[in-house]
Amino acid sequence: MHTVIPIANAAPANAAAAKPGKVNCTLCSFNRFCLPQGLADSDVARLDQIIARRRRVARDEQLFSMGASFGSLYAVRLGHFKTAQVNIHGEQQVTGFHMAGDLLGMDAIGSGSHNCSATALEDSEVCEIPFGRLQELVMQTPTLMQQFHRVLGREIQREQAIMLFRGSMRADQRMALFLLNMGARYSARGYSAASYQLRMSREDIGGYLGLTIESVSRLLARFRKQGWIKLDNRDIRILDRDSLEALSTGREPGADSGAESGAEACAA
Amino acid sequence: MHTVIPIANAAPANAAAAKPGKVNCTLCSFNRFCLPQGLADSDVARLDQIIARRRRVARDEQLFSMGASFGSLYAVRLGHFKTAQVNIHGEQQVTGFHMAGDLLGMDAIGSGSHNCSATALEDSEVCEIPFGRLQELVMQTPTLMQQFHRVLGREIQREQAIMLFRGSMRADQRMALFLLNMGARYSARGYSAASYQLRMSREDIGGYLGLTIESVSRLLARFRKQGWIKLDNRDIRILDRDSLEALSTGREPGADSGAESGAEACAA
DNA sequence: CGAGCCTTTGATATAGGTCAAATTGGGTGG
DNA sequence: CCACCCAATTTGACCTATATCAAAGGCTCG
Repeated sequence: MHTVIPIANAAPANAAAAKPGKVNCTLCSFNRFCLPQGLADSDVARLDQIIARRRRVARDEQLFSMGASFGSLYAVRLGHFKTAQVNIHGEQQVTGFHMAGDLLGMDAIGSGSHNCSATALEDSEVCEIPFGRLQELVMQTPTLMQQFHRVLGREIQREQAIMLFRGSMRADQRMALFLLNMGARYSARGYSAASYQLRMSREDIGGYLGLTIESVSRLLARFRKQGWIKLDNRDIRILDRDSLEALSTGREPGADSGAESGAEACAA
Repeated sequence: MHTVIPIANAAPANAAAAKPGKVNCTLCSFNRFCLPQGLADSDVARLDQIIARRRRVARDEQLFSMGASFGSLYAVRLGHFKTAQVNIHGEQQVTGFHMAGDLLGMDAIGSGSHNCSATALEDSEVCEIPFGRLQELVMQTPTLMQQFHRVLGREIQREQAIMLFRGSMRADQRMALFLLNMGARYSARGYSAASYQLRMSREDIGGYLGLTIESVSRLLARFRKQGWIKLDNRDIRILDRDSLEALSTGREPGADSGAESGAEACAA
């Protein structure tokens, strides 16, 4: 299950500089979103040593599948992934979209086999972190242990936040929050919060927000007509952040001062 | 935030033998559902030493509240808890029901403050495990580290399972699964899987299943009329486990052999 | 024994799903 | 480079599972 997936021919444009092989967290521009966050240089170097290799995953290829046995965690180095569970109807229920610096595979720590699949949304690259070796290193490195526990804890919180917003917000509010949060995540990584590309299909968005593809399409159309977003296929530009935020936090988009609690639930 | 909540007068009947004070995991009859699972006796003894104390929590009292700062994990020793987040409408969204052996507070590891509240459903008792000391011990005890990571991983899986069944099952299926899973959990602890008491209100059940209180009531009434359960206030007896299971797994309760996938999603 | 809350039951409303069909876009082979 | 094909998306009409609103019992506890 953990063999390198051969990539047919050309490497993706943005992977040009990456030769599969040893990685180097110290030099990785996303290390502050990843396991090395907050670690001393010497500890990062030790982390480097246990990381098996980089591994390319072509678009639509699975990094791991539901039920696959667990051996490693994966840090997204480049590209985008979705994680999904299939429900009793055979549809994909998307549990998250993941970008550079995000850690994948934590769902399998509890049982030793993956609870969801991870699929590349574009040609991507991950760092493979053998879990056994990570545990050994964690034993020897207090700051790494703390950081690892923090990452696991954040995953728990992320899922609680998804439950909360799926369970209690209207479809349009969920969509608004989704668009804003994707922007926020890009912003944290140095890209524009207002203008980005949706890497996933409408179906994936629906699977994430708990909506049908038709509803997703209608909502985006409505936001566009209202002048809140500009949408060109999968390129999106947020034109009226305030209205989206007003909608997602409960006060109606007409927007005077609202009474509702200003919960800033996380999404995506 | 971590002071002992004084209990007005009588201890709950089932807590009769428990003097608040030092605990002893070795003797605790629920240790195999809890952190000590799989640990050598000597390691359990060390775990005993870091556990601060037992702490009583009266019915309706909060063990911790949303936003409270994080210092300890808590193992339920006795009684029942619910954990809940409040949504943008001010309603409680229940994220779980917890019984003896379950660990509470893991949602706070990521951020240092609690993401949900934990409320006792009856007079209860927990063991307080200071997180800092636990981390120290984890560093010195490989088996404890593995077990702790397993517990965190299971929490992640538990939440994914909740997402899955909330997002893709009909109301009646969710209810059926809920009743069966509560039974399974009691069964694992040596009690009857078919006959138990619902410790939570209809409102809490609704908050957990993503339903209104009226829907909960109607569904239970329907199950009763169909002869699948016997319901006397909060005492429930499962009379027709097969029909409930058939419903929850997708084949209609009429029940010949079904075509659907037999996903055995976890709940509660 | 009374008040208030929890629960049940009925009637009605609606958000979003389902089904169906048109349109668009992107890739691909000639 | 262009025509064509297939998949993704959009749009419309209608429907249904649950929510909402309303009111009437029952427990429980003071």
